[in-house]
Amino acid sequence: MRVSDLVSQAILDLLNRQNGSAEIRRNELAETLGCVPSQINYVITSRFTPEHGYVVESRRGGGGYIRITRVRVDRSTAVMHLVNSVGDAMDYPTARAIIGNLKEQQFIAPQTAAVILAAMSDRCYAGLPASARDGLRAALLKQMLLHTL
Amino acid sequence: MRVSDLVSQAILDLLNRQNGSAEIRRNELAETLGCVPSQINYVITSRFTPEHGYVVESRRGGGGYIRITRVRVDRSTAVMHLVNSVGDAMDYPTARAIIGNLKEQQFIAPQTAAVILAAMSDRCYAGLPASARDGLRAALLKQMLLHTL
DNA sequence: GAATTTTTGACCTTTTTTGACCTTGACTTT
DNA sequence: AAAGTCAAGGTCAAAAAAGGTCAAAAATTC
Repeated sequence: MRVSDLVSQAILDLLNRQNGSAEIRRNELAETLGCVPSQINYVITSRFTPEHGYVVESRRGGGGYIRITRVRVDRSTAVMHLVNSVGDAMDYPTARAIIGNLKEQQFIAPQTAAVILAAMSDRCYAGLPASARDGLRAALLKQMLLHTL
Repeated sequence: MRVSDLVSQAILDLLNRQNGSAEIRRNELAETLGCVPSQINYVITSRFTPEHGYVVESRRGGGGYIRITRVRVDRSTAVMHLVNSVGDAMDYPTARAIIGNLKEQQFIAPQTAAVILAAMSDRCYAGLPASARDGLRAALLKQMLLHTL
């Protein structure tokens, strides 16, 4: 079994045992699994992505941690579907449509919708080449949508 | 639990018990919490800043003290003030402090806070040079905050 | 055998903890 | 009043404690 599978399995175990949320110490986990710490990052960035339905938060420094949360699939199905369909580029009109839809269906609060839409505005990307904007918009939208779950 | 969390908790307790204002003796508090005195300063400068919504006053010498006061202003004033104080660069820790405070004071809903915070995350700016990130973060934060009004 | 995925390790950034040394203010003594 | 003493709090930098990044090497997959 590959190291990455071990790591992945360990995280999945934790998630299952603690109904969908796991907080790990990177170095500690790496130690118990006998791998280098950065392997943990690799596994997280390759298998616990927004597309896979996970939210990852972390802090450095003393007492630091990495928290991985699996988003539950109930109302979330709609959101997850959207997140998966976003891809790696997103233009403003499409974003507006998506957000409007979510609000329409009351999956996100009006304030949330307004805030997300604000982040999609070209106003935020002044100075950036058009090419870069759509990529950022996609990343931001996915990240934000997942955090509404 | 980190020492800094203990200190922070102790101060928060005092603030709550005395509706928003606490006066402490640095050495005494350090003594009861079993930490070095300068740890108190660390916690205050890192977590009881203006961004977090606190005013701190102190006096040295015999009978010295440190007084921490939670400031309360109305919502739009607070938001406008913040928007104005955000320059053209914003780092993640500061953004976290600002958003945390807004949520704390119930100026923005938890979902809104989570969404904005998600947009501040470095995870959204993968591949971009560090220099560009802080500028984007500032633009996004301002834009989003304004849209909560 | 080219392309993709995995593994590693060297190096970086952030956050916390601690302690040595500094400054200030109130009170006492000359 | 000036000087001295002691009781606070303040500063700063080093060390420690985490996690993050990136690119080269190795292994797999097609």
